[in-house]
Amino acid sequence: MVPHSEPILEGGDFAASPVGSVTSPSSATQNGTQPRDSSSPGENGPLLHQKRANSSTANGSNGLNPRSCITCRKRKVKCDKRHPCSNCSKAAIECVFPGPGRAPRRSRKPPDTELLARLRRLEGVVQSLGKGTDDGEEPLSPLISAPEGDKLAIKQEECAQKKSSGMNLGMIGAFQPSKETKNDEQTNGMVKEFGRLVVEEGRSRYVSNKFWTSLSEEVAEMRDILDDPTEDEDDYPSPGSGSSASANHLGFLFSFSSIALSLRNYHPPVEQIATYWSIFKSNVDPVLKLFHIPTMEHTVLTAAKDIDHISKSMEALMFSIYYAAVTTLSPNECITLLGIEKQASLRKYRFAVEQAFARAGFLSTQELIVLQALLLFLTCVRRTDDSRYVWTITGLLIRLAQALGIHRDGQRFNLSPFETELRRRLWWHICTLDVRASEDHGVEPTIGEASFDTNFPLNLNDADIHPAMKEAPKEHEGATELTFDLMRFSVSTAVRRLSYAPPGPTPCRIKNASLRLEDKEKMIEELHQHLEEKYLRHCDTATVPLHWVAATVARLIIAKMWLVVHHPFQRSDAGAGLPQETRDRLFQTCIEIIEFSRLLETEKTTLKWGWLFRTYVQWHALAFVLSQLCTRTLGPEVDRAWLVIDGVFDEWGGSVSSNLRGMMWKPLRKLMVKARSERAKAVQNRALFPLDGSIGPIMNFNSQPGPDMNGSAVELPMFTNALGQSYTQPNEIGGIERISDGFPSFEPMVPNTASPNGDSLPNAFDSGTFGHLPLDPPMMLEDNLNWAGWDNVVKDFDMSYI
DNA sequence: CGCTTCGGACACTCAACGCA
DNA sequence: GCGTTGAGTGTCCGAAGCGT
Repeated sequence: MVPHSEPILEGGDFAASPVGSVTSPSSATQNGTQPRDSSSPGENGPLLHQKRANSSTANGSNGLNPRSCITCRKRKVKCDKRHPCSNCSKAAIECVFPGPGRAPRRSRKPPDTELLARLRRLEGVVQSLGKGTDDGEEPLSPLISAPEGDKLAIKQEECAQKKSSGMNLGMIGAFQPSKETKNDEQTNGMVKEFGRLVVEEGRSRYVSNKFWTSLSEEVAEMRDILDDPTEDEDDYPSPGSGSSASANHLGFLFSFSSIALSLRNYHPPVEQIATYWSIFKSNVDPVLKLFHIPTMEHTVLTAAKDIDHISKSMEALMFSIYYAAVTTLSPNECITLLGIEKQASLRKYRFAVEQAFARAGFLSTQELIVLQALLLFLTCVRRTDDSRYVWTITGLLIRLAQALGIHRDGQRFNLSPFETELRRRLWWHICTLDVRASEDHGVEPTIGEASFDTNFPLNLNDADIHPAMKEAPKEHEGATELTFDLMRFSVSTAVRRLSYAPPGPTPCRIKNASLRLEDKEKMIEELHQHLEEKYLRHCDTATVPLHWVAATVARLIIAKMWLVVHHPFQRSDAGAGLPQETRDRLFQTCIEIIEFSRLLETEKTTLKWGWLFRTYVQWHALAFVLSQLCTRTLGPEVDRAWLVIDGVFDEWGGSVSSNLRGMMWKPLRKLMVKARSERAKAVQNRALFPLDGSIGPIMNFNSQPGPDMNGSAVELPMFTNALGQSYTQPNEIGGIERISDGFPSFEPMVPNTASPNGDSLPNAFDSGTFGHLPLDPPMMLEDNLNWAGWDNVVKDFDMSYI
């Protein structure tokens, strides 16, 4: 008799071994382990092989699940199969069991037959093409128009002639793909290449290579001649139909394979779907304008009515929307609005959305909707997953987008204005995600400036466009629903240019050597002017929360870009030669960056969009402030710095885990310990030797000095920072003077103007301008005493992360 | 010392194949 | 149709690493 710790299983593939194969004691493993999941015949009796259908009831009569839960499976630990299982209970996480049945097997049959047949067919086409290439330059066939009523159309790019005839979409601003770039493209081959876009309802496929372009054309012609409808099927194998061999390989990307299983049980109750959608509209759409809400609303609500029969692509989109909605809510809101526990729901929907992508055949998808869903999912998952996951899958998303020709402007292919706009929105959100995800991992963005020509979306409201429109609408002058996104797109373009590093073994410290400091400063100034002129001067920051967010984000970004350009990490001397004045400015700018970053996350009226901003840890600013706090130990600016650092450090630190961001966090933690220790020493000294010359009281202090233990011996007037927190009056005890003409500063920083918890929004943008952005003073070599420890930080902090 | 991760051994399943 | 084979899939032991 085998010692038997396994529960008796009923049904399912692991329910019971065929009687003949019940493992005998002698078949125990070499290392003495027991055979697993083999039921004891003595206890099981004649439990025979049962079909999968029997196992569809997840629970057997003993209330146990036939399979291990997802968490145990992932952790490769024994699952007691109770609901919830002991491991999940102990970890206080939701216990989710996979659907019944095993994942479908991959075919053992080599897919040669189909491939060979296709090859043979194409060989004939190649031969016929060869006749036309004798002179080395095969003539390109004219635009192939689909016959009336034909669902398939092949659209050749409009030629350069049309492009140069003033057919500009009117949104070319300073941070659009520049004219210079476009000219380069015209001479470097983008226009010469004559890409071809094959479009069908909701699907598209892009071919740029001349050979394949011609080939697809020939094949299309042959199809017309042969009138062979089956060819359409070949071009568009039904996703998830199982006919495509690659579909069977998708499971490895997103967890284990459940491609063939239903995700029906993972949807929220049908009556709740409208609530999820309304949360999405309120919390996601304003800051991530990806969809055309009027049409998408109809699509989503229609799908909700018949959730059992939606397409696999739509399924992926629905789960992305659920996931996004839950991401934006606080744990309490999740319970009040949706009656669910946030973390558990995030895990559940993430599992479902990944499975849905696999089921939708996303690796070979030609549907825009799947890419939109993936973009939405990746943007939201950044909030909780800081591993390489987002960066890696973003690379995949870029490829998928290129395959659909999203990187080419729809107008060149005579797509409808509506479709063109949606494709532009998607592409620029992909670009932004690319920049963000790359920054997270200290690498250059994947998308190169010259690799696309998709224009910015027009500055419009959703109401201005509809699917049936024939003419492109006129862009608005003032703020629209797109304004916030357009600003982000401008910024991502600028960041891409700033972070461009020439290929080759260039040392990290001079990674941006291709651009001079003055060029970078000019670029930032141009961006600043562009944002101000084009968008911000139209914003009503006092009463429209989204406008306030836009203005605050703009200032934050400009300030951060200044910081990045001037950051000591960017200098070959690691900052040793920075003049004191520059350091002071940097210090102040950094504090304000952190303050406003925090404000964006916590301000009451804009809290619902905080999910987007919470993914942005201000590494540069934090590192610099902490390094400065190792040498600046007293004074009101130091108090102010500690106030904000104490506020964010644990929270930001808590959101990073042991992976990559965790690695970046390590040196910051070390720096924090050192800064605290220096601060404690200084406070102790001041307590012993106060400024009035008396012998001070021996103060008790803990090892974590902060604003509550500044040990000030002088009564100081209190000021309020951007977060509405109080700190002592600058200048009173030799603090740093406010720099009005220095780095971009958040004005006004005067007592009690900012009231983040009050009715009006904090006055982050009253001046309506970022102020004068001066060039850095000439660099001078100064004493580097203040930089004690900085070298260590530089060593600790992998330079590539900056 | 408890917890997590994960390589890898093992059990089980079933498509493919040979054979009668 | 049936038996055999071997590769795919699922489970989970136990070593190693990590944090407290």
